Amino acid sequence: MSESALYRSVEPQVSFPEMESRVLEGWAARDVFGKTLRQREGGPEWVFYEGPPTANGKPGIHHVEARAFKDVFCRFQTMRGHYVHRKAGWDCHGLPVEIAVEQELGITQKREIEEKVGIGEFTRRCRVSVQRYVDDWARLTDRIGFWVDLDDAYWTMSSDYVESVWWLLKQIWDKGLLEEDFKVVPYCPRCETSLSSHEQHQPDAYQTVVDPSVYVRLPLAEDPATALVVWTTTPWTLLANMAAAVGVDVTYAKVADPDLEGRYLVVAKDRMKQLLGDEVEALEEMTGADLVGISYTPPFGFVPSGPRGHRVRPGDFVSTEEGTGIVHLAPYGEDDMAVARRDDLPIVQMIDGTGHVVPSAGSFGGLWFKDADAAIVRDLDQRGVLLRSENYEHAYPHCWRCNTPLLYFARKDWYIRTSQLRDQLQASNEETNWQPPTIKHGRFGDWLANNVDWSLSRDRYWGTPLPVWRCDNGHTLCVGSFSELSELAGEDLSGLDPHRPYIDEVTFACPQCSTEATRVKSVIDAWFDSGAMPFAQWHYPFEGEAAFETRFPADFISEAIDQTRGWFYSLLAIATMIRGHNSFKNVVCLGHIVDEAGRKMSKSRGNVIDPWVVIDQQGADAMRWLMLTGGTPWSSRRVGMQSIQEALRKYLLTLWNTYSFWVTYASLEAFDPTGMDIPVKERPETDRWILAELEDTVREVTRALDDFDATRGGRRIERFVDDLSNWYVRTNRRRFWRSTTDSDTRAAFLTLWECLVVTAKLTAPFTPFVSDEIFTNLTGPDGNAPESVHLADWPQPDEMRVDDALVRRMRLTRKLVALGRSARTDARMRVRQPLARAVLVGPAAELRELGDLTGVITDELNVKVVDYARGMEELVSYSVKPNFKALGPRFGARVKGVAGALAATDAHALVATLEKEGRAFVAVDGAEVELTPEELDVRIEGRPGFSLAREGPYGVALDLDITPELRAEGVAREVIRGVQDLRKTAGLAVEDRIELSLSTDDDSIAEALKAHLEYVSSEVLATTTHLDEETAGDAAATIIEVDGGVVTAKLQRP
RNA sequence: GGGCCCAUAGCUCAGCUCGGUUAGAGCGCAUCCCUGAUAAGGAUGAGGUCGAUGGUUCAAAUCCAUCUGGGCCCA
Repeated sequence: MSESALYRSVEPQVSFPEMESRVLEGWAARDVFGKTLRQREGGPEWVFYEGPPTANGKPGIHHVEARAFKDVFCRFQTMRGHYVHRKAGWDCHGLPVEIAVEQELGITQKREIEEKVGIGEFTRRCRVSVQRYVDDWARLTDRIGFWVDLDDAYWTMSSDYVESVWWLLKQIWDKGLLEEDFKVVPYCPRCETSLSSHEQHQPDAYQTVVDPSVYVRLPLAEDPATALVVWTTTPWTLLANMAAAVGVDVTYAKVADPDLEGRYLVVAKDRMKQLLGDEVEALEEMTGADLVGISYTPPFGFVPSGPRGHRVRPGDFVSTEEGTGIVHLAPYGEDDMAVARRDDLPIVQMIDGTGHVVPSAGSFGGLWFKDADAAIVRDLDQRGVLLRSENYEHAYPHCWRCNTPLLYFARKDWYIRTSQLRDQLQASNEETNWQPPTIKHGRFGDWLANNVDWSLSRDRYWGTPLPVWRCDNGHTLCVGSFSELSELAGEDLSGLDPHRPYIDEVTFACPQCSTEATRVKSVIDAWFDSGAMPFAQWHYPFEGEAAFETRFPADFISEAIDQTRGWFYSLLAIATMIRGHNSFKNVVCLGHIVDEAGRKMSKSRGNVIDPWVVIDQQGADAMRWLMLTGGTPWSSRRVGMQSIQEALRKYLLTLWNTYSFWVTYASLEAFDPTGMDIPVKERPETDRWILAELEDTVREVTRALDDFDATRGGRRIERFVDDLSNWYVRTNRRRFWRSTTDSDTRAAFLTLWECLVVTAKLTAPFTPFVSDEIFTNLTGPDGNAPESVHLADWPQPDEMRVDDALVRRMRLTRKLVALGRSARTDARMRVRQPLARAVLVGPAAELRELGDLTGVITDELNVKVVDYARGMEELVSYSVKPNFKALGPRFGARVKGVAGALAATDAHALVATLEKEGRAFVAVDGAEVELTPEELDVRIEGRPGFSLAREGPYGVALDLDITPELRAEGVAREVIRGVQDLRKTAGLAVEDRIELSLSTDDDSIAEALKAHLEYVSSEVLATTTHLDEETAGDAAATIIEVDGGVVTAKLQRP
């Protein structure tokens, strides 16, 4: 391939990963990202917030998804002229980081941290671990072309960030919304900390487990022959049984104990048959109110009854939907604790903070709470207390980080009273645009409607310390800044690392009573950190006030759907508490990436796709394109190497090859579009057509991206590229190998050039690498062009180019070509054999409109002329049916009468009238009805004996009569094709000239070749062509089978 | 148990908002064609009771209800 000074040569066999690496280097060397920002400085701001990834592991392919969506809209808005500030961020704190470090240290229990490692060393290692993973993330972020400012990232562990978080907490404290409270909370006995409700609701938290489902007898103290029956799936809670609850209005029944002669059971009447079979009879009935106050013998004697324990209590939460209608109460449930507080029940904790049964529980002491279940069931059975035990499969919550089954514990923790702000939170949600919209009032709206207080404190080490100090007299104080703390402590603490253990050493005299105040040892939920980023990323309010005010709220955020209870919530809650409004206007909520079998990707399943493997094999553009356009973004999607490969082939390669085609011929012709213009209306129709399609594409893609619908936009681009490659280039390629002085050739070059340049701009937000490669090469000769597509402006719509009629006509042309090809296949007539004519059938008005486009049909079908079906009725018969969509509204139920009338009418006559007068008449129910062409569905049928391809009212028939002239031309085309193949296998470039020699034994073939010698020579670029002469030496040779005979072709370079 | 989402060809997915009588692509498969850009492209074929049932309607993949199965979220 010859080199040209104008363009870099383009190999059709491209390695996208290598190309991308080159583009990346160029971006870095020339600071293209920085230039895109500086170029838009002072322009209208479009605000993006980066949701900080947790730096506790290497990024997976699902992280690429979110980053692709974030990037596409930011790039789009930048090209539209907005200044889109993009500050990267890293979520540094929290249990996930601690767990990674615990694993690194080989620690399995929390207490080992303090005993063996020390808090200082532990948090130091957390910091190092974060830094290491952030490096991994930064590397991937850069490689996939997600443009965020990694050099100016916010880190939630930085002192500035922590100070802003303190300030926010102080605001919340001042509003009286930050309080300590005693609540039942999910608690992880391995991590030895409680979990917030949104942590508990992380993916994977609920796992299906099989637990014992036990029915237990609680014999009445006064009447041991009769027992209450309670049901539980957590036998270990029976150790701490406090009381039993009944519904006061529920009807209970006393029934015979099926296992023990002369004994009785009490259960809800509604549950009786379910539990004991249809045969069971109620011997006695009573209401729950009748039972209240009765004493029973508890399943175990570890909890002293006292005056109030182990009695029947009323509870409005009791239902007869499951269980026995009598609920066993233990200090492990919200409802249970409410009753305990109300009725002053004996609370004895039988499980310790590590999840083990306390030593006072006899033989159960020291057992892991889950392991105690089996021993407890055995014990109950031996003592005749167990009525029944089954296995029960249900979803049970597990710690989302370490996978330990959770406990529900009554504990004292710090809360933000978000439940008092429900209305405001909901109002903030109303201001927000959700994509997909169903989440707004669905999943997220429900969550807000059922909002519970935000459990903020964590008994852990690596996190933003809760800035609350307390003195021995119980006075508490929230500190809102380092300077405030310095003042209280009487020393300058501005340089202090605000993390544990250093902050714990800061004490001061209580302002109220002067006794020493020490910090409450908790750290806070890391979700508060990330939700604070609109403020804390600028160190607001200590610094960055202008930046904050300009960039609050965000125009756009995007994360996966699991963030509804995570970051989406913490952002909304904090901003609403501080500013009274949400901090984001639009949110694109993504589904999960699943593997090709539809299973969730997880490390434990080993089905995670490493993004680096994809990048090395197929490149970042292919991965991005699949994420952005394959499937519905908010549904979970199957992704595998196969689907990425397909995205590459279908889109990127098609685009690339069209581009390669242009550059190949533009280089040969030294074509430079700079400053050249041919008014669109002076270009051929086929050019005007593709430009009209381009115009439509620009509009649709712009609209789609404005609507945050990357998928719709991407698919429109893909369709355009397919039209461009497989129709425009296909039908126009001969125009490119004449001379550029010819104005038609110039028009073709200009048209395709413009299509490619605009496509490069449209696809730039989606596939930033290939678009820049194409753009820079195509605009290379133009000294005024932007140095990168990402510095270019988004294409402007151009009203002048819209041409719906032309688009419609081309659609018809393509349909007729498809029908013609179909007719050829039916007739087993290869396309290389020219035919005299094709006969087109269809509504006359439409066919008349085709005009010059019939040239496309003759070329594609390889026929000399096209004819119209006028006077060709012998070829076809018509059937006319109602167009129900048009006639339905007009006639309603009578539409069937019209259909009947049409069926009874002579179709040919009807079509003839329609063609002549533009309307038709039928008799319906005795009345004459006028019908327009739009109201009728005309179809044609082939008559027996004719080869005709048809669809709806359209058809194409071929004249299969092959004259000797046509046959000779067919021979020539066969030979041309054979020689072209030979050129290719001989490794010749498209512009290389050859010497050709052809020989054959068949006289008629020889004659055909003689007649078309000039045609053959010019088509294959032969400077000389010998017939029946041997060429000497090492010429490349092939045998071409032609129409029953054989031609031997040899060629060599002159 | 409750909420949300999904169910269309062997596989991946459009179409459903706003109902219209022949339900479309791609991958894979078979046969053939085309190739002076293309790891391409085209034609034909096999492959669908549009998850099931009921309803609304002249007309339902599309709207409504119920059910089944799957996923997610929550109890």
